[in-house]
Amino acid sequence: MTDKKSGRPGRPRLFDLEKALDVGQRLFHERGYDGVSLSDLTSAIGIAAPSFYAAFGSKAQFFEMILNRYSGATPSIDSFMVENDAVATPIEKYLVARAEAYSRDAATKGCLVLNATRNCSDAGAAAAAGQIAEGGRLRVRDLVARSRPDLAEPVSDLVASVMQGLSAHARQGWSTERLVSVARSAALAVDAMTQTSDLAEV
Amino acid sequence: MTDKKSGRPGRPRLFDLEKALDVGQRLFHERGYDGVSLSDLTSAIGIAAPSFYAAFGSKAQFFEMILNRYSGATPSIDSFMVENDAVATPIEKYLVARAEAYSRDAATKGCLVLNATRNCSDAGAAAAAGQIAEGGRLRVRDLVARSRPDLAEPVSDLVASVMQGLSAHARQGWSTERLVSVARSAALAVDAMTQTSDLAEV
DNA sequence: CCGATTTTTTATCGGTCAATACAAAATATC
DNA sequence: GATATTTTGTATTGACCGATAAAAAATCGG
Repeated sequence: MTDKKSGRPGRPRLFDLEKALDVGQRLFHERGYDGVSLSDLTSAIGIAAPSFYAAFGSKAQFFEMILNRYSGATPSIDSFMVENDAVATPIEKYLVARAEAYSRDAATKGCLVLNATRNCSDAGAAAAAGQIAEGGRLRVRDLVARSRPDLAEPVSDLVASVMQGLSAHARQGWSTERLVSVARSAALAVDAMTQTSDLAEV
Repeated sequence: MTDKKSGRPGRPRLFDLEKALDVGQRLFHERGYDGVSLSDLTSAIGIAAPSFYAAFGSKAQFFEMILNRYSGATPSIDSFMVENDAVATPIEKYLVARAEAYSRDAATKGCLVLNATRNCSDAGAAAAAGQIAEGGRLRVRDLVARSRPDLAEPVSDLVASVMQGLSAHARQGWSTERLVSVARSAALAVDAMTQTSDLAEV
């Protein structure tokens, strides 16, 4: 019937792995890790539990795959950096872009990864989310370090903190305009920080 | 045996309501609403389930009592306001105080209320936490409105967002120094915002 | 003492959770 | 066609969840 010419023996899979991940991502983004049960997943994907476990191992592993997919599809701060721009410029663009993304779709509010850092009962998956979030912060830190190494840590810590606030309040239903305003205000702080002189510079 | 001279008929309660709330608050702050089961609560308090339900109604009601206790014991921004201070001054004091409180005890990291806004599977309790958090924001908003009504909303939104970040990262184990640094950076943003002129002022 | 009232103790309740046992079905290679 | 391999469908599994039924125990006002 289904001739996928997989080359492997055995009964062929009747469902699409990527579509299953899409469905799962939407559900998890909407309701969080613990808000989605296995029967929610299997019925939304249109498969039975054993098919799910054969394909993905466990609910937590499935979620981690989705976290990685999501973070891979999310632009890092580097994509907002233009040569010779002041530090605050790419940061403002980055934060504004996140604010817009977090509130674009009412069904998927906030950041899947940042939500998972506060939401997820599975210790392994929560740790994975934390690692991904920390990776994002490190990119901000390294970008800032290029021009102002003295500000790398404090600026990236502020940016990471504001992003948690954006994600939290996106979930509370704040409008894009409100979130963007917060993003721009935070960029003002970065700008003010860069007004201070780097004593190690001279 | 136990002569509490309550004046009421019936067998007297063998446990202390306030101590039970203290125990529950500690557990909930440590592990979150869903991380604490009823058997966790009853065994920690030292009572059986029916005694718990007779005294508190339900797990969610018990949690809401604790949320109200916690928020009642938390100083609002008004307690940091000194006559004729610039807007950014009480905000910086407030944020720094929160940063310190969130990281003071390793067993109770972050803000119980803000954590609950992102953590709590019970819709009613989560809504209560959201209301309390919004109440805190409104106090910031009203304080700012006294001198700069044009900045009341954007500043209070920024403060609320940074507090979510402080609470989130306190739970991630960030040091007091790091959190205080974020608090001070955010205050820089407020200071920068007040540098802009209020067009309605003149 | 008597009943009325309240809390205690013990033993569960039905529901939901993530995960699995088992055998039938569908493909590959030989 | 025979055998090996993989996925499928059906039916559960044991653990844990929040909440409760029922009766004994402890206090009250009379």
